[in-house]
Amino acid sequence: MIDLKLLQKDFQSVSDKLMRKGVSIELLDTLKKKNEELKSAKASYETLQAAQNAMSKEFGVYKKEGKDVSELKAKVDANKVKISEALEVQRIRQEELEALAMSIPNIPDDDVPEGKDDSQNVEIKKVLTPRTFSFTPKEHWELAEQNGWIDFERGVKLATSRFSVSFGMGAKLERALINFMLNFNSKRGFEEVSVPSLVNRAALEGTGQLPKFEDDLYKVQDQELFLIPTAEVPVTNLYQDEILPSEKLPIKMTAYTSCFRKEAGAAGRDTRGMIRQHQFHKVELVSITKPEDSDKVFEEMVQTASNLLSALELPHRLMTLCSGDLGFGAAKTVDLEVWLPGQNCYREISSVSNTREFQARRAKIRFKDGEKNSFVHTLNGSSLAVGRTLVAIMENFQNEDGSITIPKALEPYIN
RNA sequence: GGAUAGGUGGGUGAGUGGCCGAUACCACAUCCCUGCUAAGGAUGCGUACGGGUAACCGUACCGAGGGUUCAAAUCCCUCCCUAUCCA
Repeated sequence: MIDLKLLQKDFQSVSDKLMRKGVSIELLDTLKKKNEELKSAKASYETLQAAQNAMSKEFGVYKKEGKDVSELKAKVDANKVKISEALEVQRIRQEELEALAMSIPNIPDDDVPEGKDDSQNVEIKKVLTPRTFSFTPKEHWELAEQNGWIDFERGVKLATSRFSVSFGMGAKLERALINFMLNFNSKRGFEEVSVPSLVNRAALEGTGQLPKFEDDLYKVQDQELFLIPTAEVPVTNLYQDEILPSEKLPIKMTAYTSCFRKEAGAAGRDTRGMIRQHQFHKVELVSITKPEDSDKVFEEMVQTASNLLSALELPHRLMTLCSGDLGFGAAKTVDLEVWLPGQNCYREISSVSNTREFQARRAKIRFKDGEKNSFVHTLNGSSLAVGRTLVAIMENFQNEDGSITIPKALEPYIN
């Protein structure tokens, strides 16, 4: 959530920064005006209410002393009418302001490169060199079918398109990857947590998926509950509405969950294979830090995800997202893209974001900052998307006959 | 699904209409006394927003939302959650 005080105080610089993310200055101007209107509406309501409270107190005294209250009552009644009018004005303004403020994305960091879309993301570095093949590498769906690892048709039979079923070594590898990743992360100080896959509206508002992106979420029928699109939602919201002791920070967590996305608007993209599924496994990293530590922890998280790929011998590159490609809640994002020889390109496998105060403000996650309470910084990143890791293993470790070598790091997890 | 009891500040837990943003205890912080495998005392200690250089003042919050009333933690309604019992 945008810091309205900051907007009020520093309109020029806030609007300059948000324009980089495609937010119009008119919208911000409206927001500023509405905020001012709400403030004055609140002030007039509170003045009336203060008078009311004072008169009520007097009323009690009158009664005790047996005085006549009819004159006072008339005054109080008249004031009451004004109060209810003032309250109504305030309520409407509050609602309008909130709806608007909740739809404004996070302010990008100053060092986020300028750009319109993913074509303008900036490469930080490449890690590991892709191997050279003496044959034409196949794409993963071909390998998956040939080895009997993944059955796309039976996934459709059970649910609908963009669902799949893993069999045998495919299923085993998925499980091995999840365990490997969780162990890898917890050795690096991320505490393992296991969380619900269904969450309520407040949680999704806290991390920024709602109210703007309801179309991409699966909602259950009879209850206000949604399937999580990422573990970021339940894990970050663990501390929703809490004031954390500062010595508890940073909190670093890792969680495995299934993730569910409608992929509205992705029609026709990645229709083959398991790059873009409605349900997929993911191991996530979430950190809650003091503001001054978030850059350091961010680097740690990027490094952890990168090291994980290296441990699996998967060539990849690190990309800083440009302003136009940055997600709604992120101030800064580094994507990790893994090399897919079958597709002959790098594909996203992890995305690490620092949301700074954005989610903390929405989810009301604070810490004792000396005497004051301040908002924490929240960060999240995948380490890694399990399905895509499996895809990368298939394509990078394939042999000419279509068989697949198991990466050494996973061997202890297979048997 | 039904019945009953509950949901109060970091924790335990008082509080059935005004003097209650809330007794007490614990925890915590500072100080005093004492002196060492201790104990005792004093003071302070919720959150958000607004106003003020500040001391401080105002408003709101006792699970959530409505209602009654001049006045609600307290009465009424709806919902959510927890515990126990029953199906």
